Amino acid sequence: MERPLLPLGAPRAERADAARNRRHLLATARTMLAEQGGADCLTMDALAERAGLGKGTVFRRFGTRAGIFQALLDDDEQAFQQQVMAGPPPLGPGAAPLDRLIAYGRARIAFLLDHREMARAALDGSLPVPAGTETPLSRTHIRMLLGQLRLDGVDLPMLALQLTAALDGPLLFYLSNSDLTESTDIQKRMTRAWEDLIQRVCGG
Amino acid sequence: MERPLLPLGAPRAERADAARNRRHLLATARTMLAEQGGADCLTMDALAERAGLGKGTVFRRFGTRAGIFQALLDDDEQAFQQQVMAGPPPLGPGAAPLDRLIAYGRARIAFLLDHREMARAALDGSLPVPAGTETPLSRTHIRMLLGQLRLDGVDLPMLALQLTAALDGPLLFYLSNSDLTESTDIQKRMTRAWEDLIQRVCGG
DNA sequence: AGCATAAACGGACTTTACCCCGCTTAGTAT
DNA sequence: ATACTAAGCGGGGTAAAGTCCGTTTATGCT
Repeated sequence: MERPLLPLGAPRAERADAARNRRHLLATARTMLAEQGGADCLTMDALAERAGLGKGTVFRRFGTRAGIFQALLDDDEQAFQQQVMAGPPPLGPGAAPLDRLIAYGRARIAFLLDHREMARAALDGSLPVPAGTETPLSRTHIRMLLGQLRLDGVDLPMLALQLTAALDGPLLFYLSNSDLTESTDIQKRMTRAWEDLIQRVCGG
Repeated sequence: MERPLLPLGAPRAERADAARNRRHLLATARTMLAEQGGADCLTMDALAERAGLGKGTVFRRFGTRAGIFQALLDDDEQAFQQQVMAGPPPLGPGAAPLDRLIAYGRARIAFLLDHREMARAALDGSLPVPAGTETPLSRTHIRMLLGQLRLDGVDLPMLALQLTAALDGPLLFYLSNSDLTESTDIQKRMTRAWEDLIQRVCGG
């Protein structure tokens, strides 16, 4: 009469076949994205068929079309997170909070520009949150770094939210507006703007 | 052999019947929203039928479902814009740029919280831009005010974009996350956070 | 091994946004 | 007035997202 090993908080781990299917679906999705151009060629029906699974399964796994792209993005983001949490400074721990903030922005900008298409498709009108604001990792990390700066008289969670938005906003804008126009120096420009903003906000 | 009165830039004004239908559709949409609860009860078919028009007409007028909500929002925003451009200070012209910036944020937060449902429905995954970043008025106005502050060594358009995002981000977040949880003091909190941010960025 | 049960599966079904294209009509030039 | 034309109209048609529910299967317990 043991209690279940996963006490009560964790909603029970994913079943083995489910996990396998998830991986398989993600892999199939990647393949399809690589073959065909454009993220909107990836329909749920097509993905299901291509993967040799039922449509219901796809929806059970990812909930929504956008969910697939979020999953793909999360997947790619693992390495990035690793760098942030345990990599070398200034992105990883060890550098001054201010430097880490700046490094974080730079890295995130680069990452998202590399994944623009996925990022775009991971948005969704019907589903609650519009991207930038979502990304709990970004917000949490920024909040932590801000906390270390000991700015006084500040609403920390709110400032973190603002800065997260300020980081993603320009990205979303260029991601969806131009998509191809002058792409080279935009990254530099956004990075620089982020750096400036941080300096101003955190009293550089 | 006169040249057309609208030189070439303006793509020819809307035909009278078209304009009438647009107004009628918007009015009908408002009615339906008032009667039924929830924005997602408003389907294109239903709207067309209720208005006694063809479905094609609805799409011709607004392009997309989200387009309807954007139109509704724009419509309501007229009065707001009027206040910004010609109303009394500090929102309108006459006050110091810094005060106007703060007042603008306060007003926009209030406006969007009042129109949360529309704002939410005006988002759209397939359509390019995710809301906050869109709103060209906001960005333009903020850019103008920042310009008057003569901050030096700053990438003005980019800073305007960042601040626009920082203004809308928290809104979008609370709009879509809680939707109803503690609603009273959120407005105050966001307003205050905006004020703080502006002070920090613009060297208060 | 055998059993119980909660999770996963499949795929038909429903709903809805959005497209298409032949017909009608407002605006304009003669 | 008349004729011309571009814009607007209608509503059936399509495709894709998301739902439902009866069936199958992994997993933990005895």
